[in-house]
Amino acid sequence: MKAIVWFRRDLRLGDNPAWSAASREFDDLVALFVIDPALWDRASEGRRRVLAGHLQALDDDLGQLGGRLHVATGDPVEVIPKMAAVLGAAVHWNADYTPYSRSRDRAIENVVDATVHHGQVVHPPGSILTGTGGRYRVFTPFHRRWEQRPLTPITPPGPATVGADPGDGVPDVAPPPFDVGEAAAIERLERFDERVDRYLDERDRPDLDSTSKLSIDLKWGAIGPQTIIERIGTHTRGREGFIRQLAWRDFYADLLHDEPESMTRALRPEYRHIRWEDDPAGLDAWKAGRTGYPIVDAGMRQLLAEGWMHNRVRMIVASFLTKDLLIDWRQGERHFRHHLLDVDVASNVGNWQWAAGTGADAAPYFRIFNPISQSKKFDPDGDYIRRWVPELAELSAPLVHEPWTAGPLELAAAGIELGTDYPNPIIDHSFARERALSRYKAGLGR
DNA sequence: TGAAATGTTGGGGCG
DNA sequence: ACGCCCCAACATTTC
Repeated sequence: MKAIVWFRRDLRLGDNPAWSAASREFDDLVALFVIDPALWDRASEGRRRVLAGHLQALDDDLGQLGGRLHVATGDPVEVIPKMAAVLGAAVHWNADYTPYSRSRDRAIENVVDATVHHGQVVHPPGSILTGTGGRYRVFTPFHRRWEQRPLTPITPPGPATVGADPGDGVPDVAPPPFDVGEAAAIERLERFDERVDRYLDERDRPDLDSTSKLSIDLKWGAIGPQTIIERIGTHTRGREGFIRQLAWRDFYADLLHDEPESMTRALRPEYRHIRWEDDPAGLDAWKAGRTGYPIVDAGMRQLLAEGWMHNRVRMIVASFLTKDLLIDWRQGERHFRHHLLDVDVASNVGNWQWAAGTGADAAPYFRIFNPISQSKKFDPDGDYIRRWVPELAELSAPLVHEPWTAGPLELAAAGIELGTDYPNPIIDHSFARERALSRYKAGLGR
């Protein structure tokens, strides 16, 4: 008996429910990945490199079993049923929870012998319910229930043989600038395990190397969240705090699963009438890292350069876009979705709605970050700013957080001419704050 | 997983 | 010695 294991965002062989189940139940497997041109053609260069790197690593791992990763190109809705019919094979995969994936998968489920597993989250959407069977809309009670629910034991794979036809093969693009694949992800986890007890104290510091950097591995499923829990544990506060972040990931997957419309509109109806600014110049300045607020610009430049941004800085730039510039959160969500190599659509949408105050358990609309005090608090020496905004490198803290307050002598000594070498702030924060408060209040009243 | 405005308290300078 | 004011420090309220 034959089965296709359709890999999507679960590019690993360990802690992979679909792979484990199929390899135990069937003798012959085809390990399949489908490159959907609708996604691939729109992907950034960086994302293609990361994906191809993960596919290559998976292909190598399958080689250890005497097989290959079969790469097909086309619309999965056509490719999967066709292959299943030709091979006479059942199909196993791990569920994805975005609206796009779900409608695609539904179309396929109807025409093949499909078995759907859950390998992307710790507890699948719909499994964490309130006492009365409802959905949590506040994170803390969700988390309480989430950590009480027992983990599903990880089942090891069985002895099936794996097909050796590579199909179209892994796309031939340049390798990513960091190690990818399951073994690299496990190694990253091991290294983080040595630092995790500093996590709670240092996780908000973008100038330190204090986070796990596992987000890209998680995005592609080179590692499963349950493996992370089993390795890190919750026996110290730092470990518990880190694992709590995985619960946020589940929270947002659950939320998007339950409210697919929240992809494109405010989850909370009373926030659907905010009048956003039509400000293409402001949006461009934000995207390019030329707002004149160093911490914002540092983050936005890191995003373009690395396809990654420190989480605290994500919150700061999101608050700046939605509150200071009053630009629709969907503009920011789209920009992040395109450039973040670790983008998890549910978390991205959920966190943008959180920042804009429109989402579940969101920051109240009047919680407006002051980009200067955030900068001083979380990048105290300005090292993060200096790394990403090199034109300010000669400016010492605290001036590096607010160069417009530097005197002419200090600017000259640092070799900076404001407005030429580095922009003046494109908006005054205290003005912007008042504007946001009144605009949100007006929108809520409608 | 804020920040600013406003209120309160208490120490110290000073007439 | 005393009252008054200033203001830093902290607490509370408001957005």
